[in-house]
Amino acid sequence: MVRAGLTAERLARAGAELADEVGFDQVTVSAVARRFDVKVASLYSHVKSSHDLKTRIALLALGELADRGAAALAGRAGKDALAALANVYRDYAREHPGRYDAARLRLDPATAAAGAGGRHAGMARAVLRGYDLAEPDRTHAVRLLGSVFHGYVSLEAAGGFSHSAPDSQETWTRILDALDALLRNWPAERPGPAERPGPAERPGPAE
Amino acid sequence: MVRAGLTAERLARAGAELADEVGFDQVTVSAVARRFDVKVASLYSHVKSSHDLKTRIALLALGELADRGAAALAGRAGKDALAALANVYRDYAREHPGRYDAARLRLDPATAAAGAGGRHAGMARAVLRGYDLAEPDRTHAVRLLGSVFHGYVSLEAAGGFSHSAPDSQETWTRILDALDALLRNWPAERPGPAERPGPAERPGPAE
DNA sequence: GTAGGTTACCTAAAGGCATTAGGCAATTCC
DNA sequence: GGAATTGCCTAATGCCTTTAGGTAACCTAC
Repeated sequence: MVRAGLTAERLARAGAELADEVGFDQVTVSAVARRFDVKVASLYSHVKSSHDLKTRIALLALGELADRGAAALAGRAGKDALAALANVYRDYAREHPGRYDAARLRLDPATAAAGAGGRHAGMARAVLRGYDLAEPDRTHAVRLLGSVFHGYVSLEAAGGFSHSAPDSQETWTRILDALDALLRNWPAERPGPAERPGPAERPGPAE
Repeated sequence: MVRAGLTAERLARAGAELADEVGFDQVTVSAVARRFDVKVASLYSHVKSSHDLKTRIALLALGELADRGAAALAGRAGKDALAALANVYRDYAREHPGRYDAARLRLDPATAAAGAGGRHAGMARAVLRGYDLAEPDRTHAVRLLGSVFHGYVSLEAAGGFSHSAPDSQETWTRILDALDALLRNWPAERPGPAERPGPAERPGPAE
C-alpha cells in the first residue's frame, strides 16, 4: 500500500481545483477522495467533515484573493488603485469561478478573522486613502465598494449581463468611472427628504 | 388513505417556508415530503427533480419580490423611488432569508424570462426615469443598482457588517444618499486615465 | 537492523437524500 | 355502478457522509 501523502492543505487545494472544474457545490469528500485514488474514509483523518473541507477551500480562496489584491495595489493610488482592486475580484471570479463561490461561503466570524478576512477590508481602506473621506464615511464607502464588487461579479457570473447590450466590460468600465466620481464627490449627510417613507402614504414629490 | 392534495404550487410554497426556517440549502425533496406527511416518491409526480423544486421556489421568491417592488414604486419618483425599491430588496432578504437565497439560484435564461426575470430590470429602469440619463448610461446604472442592492444585501446577510461600527442601517442610508447623488451627477465618458493598467508598470499618480 | 510505537490508509456498516419502476386505492366521468 | 385516471404507496438502486475499528507502512532508537 503506497501512501498518498494526504494533508488538509493538499485536500483543500484539490477541492479548489475541483470546484473550478465542476462547480463548488459539486465538491464533495467523495469526489476529492476519488481524485487522490483513495478511499473516502481516509480523508476523515485530515478534515473533520465535509463542511470543514469546504471551509478550508474558502479560506484558501480568500487568501489567494487577498494576495492578488495586495500585489495589485502596490504602487498605485486613486482611481488607478480602485480599478486595480476591482479587477482583481472580477478577474479572479472569471478565472476561478469555483473558488470564488467558495469564498462566498458563510464563515463564522472567528474562522473568517483567523483567515484573510480582515485583509480585504484593509485593501478597500487602502484604496480610499486616495480620496478625501473622513470616518464614518470612509467605512460607508468601504462597504459600498465591497457591495458593488461582490454584487457585480456575482450577477455577471450568474449570466445577468450576457446576451444583452451593452457589453458587460463596458458597463464595468463605466461603473468604475462612476465610483471614482462618487468618491471624489461624496455627498454630505442628509441631503434629501425622509429616507424611509411609510409603505402607503405618499409624502409628496421627491424633488 | 386520505390524499394530501399535493401540487407543484403547494410544494414550492412549503419549500419556501422551509427555506426561511432552516436555510435554502437544507431544502430537500425529503424534507418537503416530511412536511406534508407523505412519502418522498409521491412528490415526483408533481416536480421533476430536486432542482425543479428549487427552481420553482426561486421563481416564487422572484415573483413576490417583483410584486413588492411594483407596490413600493407606485406613486413615487426620484430618490424616494430609489430608496423604496432598495428597501424592498433589503427588507425581503431580512424577512425571508431562505427565499432570498432561492432567488439567487442560477436559472437558465429561458426559465428566468418566463418568470419575473424581466420585471426586476424594469423596476430599476423605472427608478431611473427620475434621473437624467440617456442610453447606454441608463443600462449601466441599472446594472450598478442591481449590483449594489444585491451585493449589500448578501454581505449584510452573511454578517459582514454586524459587530462593527457604524451601524449597518446608517451605512445603508448613506449609500442610498450616495447613489442618489451619483445618479444626479453621472460622469461623462472617459474622465480619467487608463482604466486597466498592466499588472507591473506604474503609469504615474492617478491625479 | 529490528522492535515498538505512531501514523496513514483500509474495510465495514449505518443512515440520509435523489430518483425510478411498478402497484393499489381514491376520485372522476360516463 | 363500472371504467379510466390520478395520487400516493412500496421497493429498490446508487451516491453521499460519518464513525468504528483493523492492518500495514513509516520513524525512532537501541
